[in-house]
Amino acid sequence: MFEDHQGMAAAAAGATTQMGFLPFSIAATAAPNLNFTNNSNNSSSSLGCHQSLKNFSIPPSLSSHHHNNNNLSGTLLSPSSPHATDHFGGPQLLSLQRSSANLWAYGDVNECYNNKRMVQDHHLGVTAMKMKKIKTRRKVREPRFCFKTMSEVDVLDDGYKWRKYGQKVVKNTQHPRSYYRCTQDNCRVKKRVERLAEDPRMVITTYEGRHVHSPSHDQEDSQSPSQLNNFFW
DNA sequence: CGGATTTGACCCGCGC
DNA sequence: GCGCGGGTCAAATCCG
Repeated sequence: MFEDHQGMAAAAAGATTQMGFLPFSIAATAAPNLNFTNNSNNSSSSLGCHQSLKNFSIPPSLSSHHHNNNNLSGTLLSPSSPHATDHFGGPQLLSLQRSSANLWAYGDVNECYNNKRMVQDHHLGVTAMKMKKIKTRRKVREPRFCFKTMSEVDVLDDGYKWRKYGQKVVKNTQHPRSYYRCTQDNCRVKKRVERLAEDPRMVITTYEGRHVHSPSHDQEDSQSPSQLNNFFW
């Protein structure tokens, strides 16, 4: 199902294999009456899909009993430079292109993780340290996708189940940033949620990674495929 | 009681 | 090399 979304998004955008993806179910992510508009003159560098993205609506599909539906609006931001949104020089329109900035030359994530754990388990023992040095660390940062919404609640219901694993006060901001991880086994998708310093009504949500499962709809089982299709312009 | 959240400590990349 | 700051861990705590 999710792979279909990627394919549909790719098709809609006319993108190439360099294409990024939407790391969550669009239908499950959209809030009712949530309109994404391009309020930036920023000439994001990538695909010809921008025209399509400039002004679209997302079908009613989220359970959003928390939300003030009338006040929901959002802007898609660049997945490759979420920090551009952090500092608010003007949000970038969503780019579906996987940026080179998303690739870290440090090796496999699992290797890094295992090495780290090994080091800790051995109390920085010699073996672990050696292994850490020996292995070429190539880490690939998962593609990111972030967007801004006006919402009273920090965590938008996107159809997936998340567990909070950290919170951090980011420098020069008065609102803490929260870190969430998908609760599904073997799914390493993460998201960060923070409020805009300049406008606390706005929530910046950054997704990182790719779900390996479908959303767990507790209340939205009645979602129809037609709603899905509506999203893709 | 088990799962979720909180929060201080720790890790690590990056800039100087 | 060092310090800063973002990201993560994990023990403690909360809560249903």
